[in-house]
Amino acid sequence: MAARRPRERGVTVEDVARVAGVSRQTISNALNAPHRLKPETLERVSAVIEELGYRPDQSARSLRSGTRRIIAYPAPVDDPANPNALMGGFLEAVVAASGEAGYRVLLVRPRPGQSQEQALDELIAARTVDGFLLSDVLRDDPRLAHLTQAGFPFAAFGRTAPDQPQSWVDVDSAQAVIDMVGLVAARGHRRVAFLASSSGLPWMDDRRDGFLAGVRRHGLAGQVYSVPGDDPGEIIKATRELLTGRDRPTAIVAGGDWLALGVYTVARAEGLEIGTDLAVTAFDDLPVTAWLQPALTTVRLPLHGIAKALISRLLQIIEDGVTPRAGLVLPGEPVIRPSLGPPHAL
Amino acid sequence: MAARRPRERGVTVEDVARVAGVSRQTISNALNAPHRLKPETLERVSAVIEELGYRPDQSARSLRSGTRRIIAYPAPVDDPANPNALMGGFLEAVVAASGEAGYRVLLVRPRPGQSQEQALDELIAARTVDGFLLSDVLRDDPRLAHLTQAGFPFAAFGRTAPDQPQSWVDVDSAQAVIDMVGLVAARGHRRVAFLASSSGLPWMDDRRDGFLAGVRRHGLAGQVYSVPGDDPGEIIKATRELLTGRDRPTAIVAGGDWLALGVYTVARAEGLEIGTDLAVTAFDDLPVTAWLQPALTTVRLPLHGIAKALISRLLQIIEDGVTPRAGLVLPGEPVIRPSLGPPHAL
DNA sequence: GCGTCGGATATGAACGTTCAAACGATCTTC
DNA sequence: GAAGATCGTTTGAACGTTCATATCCGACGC
Repeated sequence: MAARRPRERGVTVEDVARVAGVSRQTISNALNAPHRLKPETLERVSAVIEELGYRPDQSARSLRSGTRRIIAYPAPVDDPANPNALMGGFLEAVVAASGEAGYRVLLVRPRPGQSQEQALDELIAARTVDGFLLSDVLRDDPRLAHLTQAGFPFAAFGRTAPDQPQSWVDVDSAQAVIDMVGLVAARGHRRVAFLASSSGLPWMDDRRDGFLAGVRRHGLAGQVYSVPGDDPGEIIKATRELLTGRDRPTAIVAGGDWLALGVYTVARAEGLEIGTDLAVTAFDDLPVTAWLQPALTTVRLPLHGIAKALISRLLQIIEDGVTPRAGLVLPGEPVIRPSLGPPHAL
Repeated sequence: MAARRPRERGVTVEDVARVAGVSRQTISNALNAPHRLKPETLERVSAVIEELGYRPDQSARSLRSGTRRIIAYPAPVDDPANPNALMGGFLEAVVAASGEAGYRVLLVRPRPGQSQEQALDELIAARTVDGFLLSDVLRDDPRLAHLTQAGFPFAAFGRTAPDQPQSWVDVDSAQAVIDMVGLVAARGHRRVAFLASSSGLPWMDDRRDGFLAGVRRHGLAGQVYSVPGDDPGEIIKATRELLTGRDRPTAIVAGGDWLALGVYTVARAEGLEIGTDLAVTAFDDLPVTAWLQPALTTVRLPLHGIAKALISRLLQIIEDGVTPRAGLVLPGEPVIRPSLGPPHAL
């Protein structure tokens, strides 16, 4: 292959032991089981560790102990229409949560020509990671089936099937949208539309179901509009149809902030004033919506709570072998802003 | 600590050797130096490897060979005003480029209370990664100084100091902005303003310098407006001052798409039509600008090219010990859209 | 005073791989 | 036909840690 630079050798457990006048194992214990050491020994050893800047070699540790302290996160493709992952700050939250637990995040993606399952298998077989954190899980997600069959630890943002480990965390999207519909209803709106992106995505289905439950509960006239594609052009086209047809809705509950951007664009073009002529709510609270005028009423995802819960569950599987008996559902946080219009507007 | 599940033992080199009827080392060579094997042996061994699904244990390999096949990427905080990193798809490109080279990306961030340098040291001392990929490098970035002193491999998106390894890649922001000014000048604009975010960020300085060079070259009246903060409120406030003062510019060259969003917002409120009353150009080509009406003229960063070049340089340092003699400057790609206005508008 | 216990530390082995060197067989060379 | 040179393969050792077990030492019970 290639010429390799001479390997600079670091401080080893042997070096520390020699300086501290104790054995290897005592150094190891000082780091992994400090309670076993006499307090004075611990103090002395810690001082030497600090002084020499000793850090156990991660590879050697992993080889012997079988634990990698690394979690793999299969990065979803950064699709704006699917802001759960990178864009929404979820990755941020995951890195923070796992870092606090002493784990690091390995970002993985199938190589060209490789299936998702093959990519997982490679990491499992090479014993590169201790577990997986999945997001954007689909109904019958092949990754879940694969990991379940392999008996490999994972935690999922999004529900798993009943016969799979219930190591998942999800947002109560349906309830959050019901709340949105409630807010719209309280302001006197009767004709309400739900704007959904191309379906099949479980979270979008949940939001739509919440909408349907909401209109039923409040006795509203609710219709669901699905946009065939995900790009701005299609969203705008579908939204224009919705807003220029007869029996135009007075309120739009969008399945995502991204869709609400389309509503703003069309409303502006059609001379409809949001918050007055048209109430708009959305979902996700993406940073970009800070630019919208009037500000957008939406649902904020508790990303840090989700990430913490996921890491906590994953580490319980990895470290204690305990698989959660049930999934965890966290509430979304309604963020009420002027796009909803004033109370009793109509 | 905690009860640990019995470690399931994987397929080892020993197992493959036994089945294939050769020695350990031959298996190792089949994977790492296939040219050393007789073709028929290679074929037989490969078949057995495939059959047993053997993958070398990453930890054992790392321990012995000293190579981790992992690159650390210190994740910048996901600040919308700084869209170089997560939001702009750079991370995507990095994962793809390193994956193709057989490396994985470890996302790291200092733990609470830990300095950036300490976080780097920890990874170096624990021999967790082979090198670092840095983005959002500042002038006199302490991370660069630290890694240089430690003699540890890195590559940087953004220029390094002259006394540091020239293992950097950067975009020719200045030239790209000069081009933008040229486009504006060609359309007859004379009073042009540059909108910058809170300064001190090298790439923003480069863009501003490009603007100044551009107005000088074309003999325009150019002024630079710096926004004190990074959040939408401040950007809008500064932009409003700019657009309502006397001698209002007829063209705005924004230092970033994020700033251009402010221009659109203010222009709309002030009744100025973009592309007619006001020409607007920007920088970054963020996905969100797809929503702007009229579409935004901007500069696209060649993120995949940047990532590929960075990985290539980093691996040359890691694998061959060769440090690049000079940095690499890639051009930005002007993307001309209607916000610029028609040719010879004035 | 002797055996027993328990806490603290030490020792040998093992994790699974690749390195460095050795080995045997075949091919050159004169 | 002997002395290398080359090729393909094998062997012993080493990477740096933690596991499992052994050892040491003082305290305690009877």
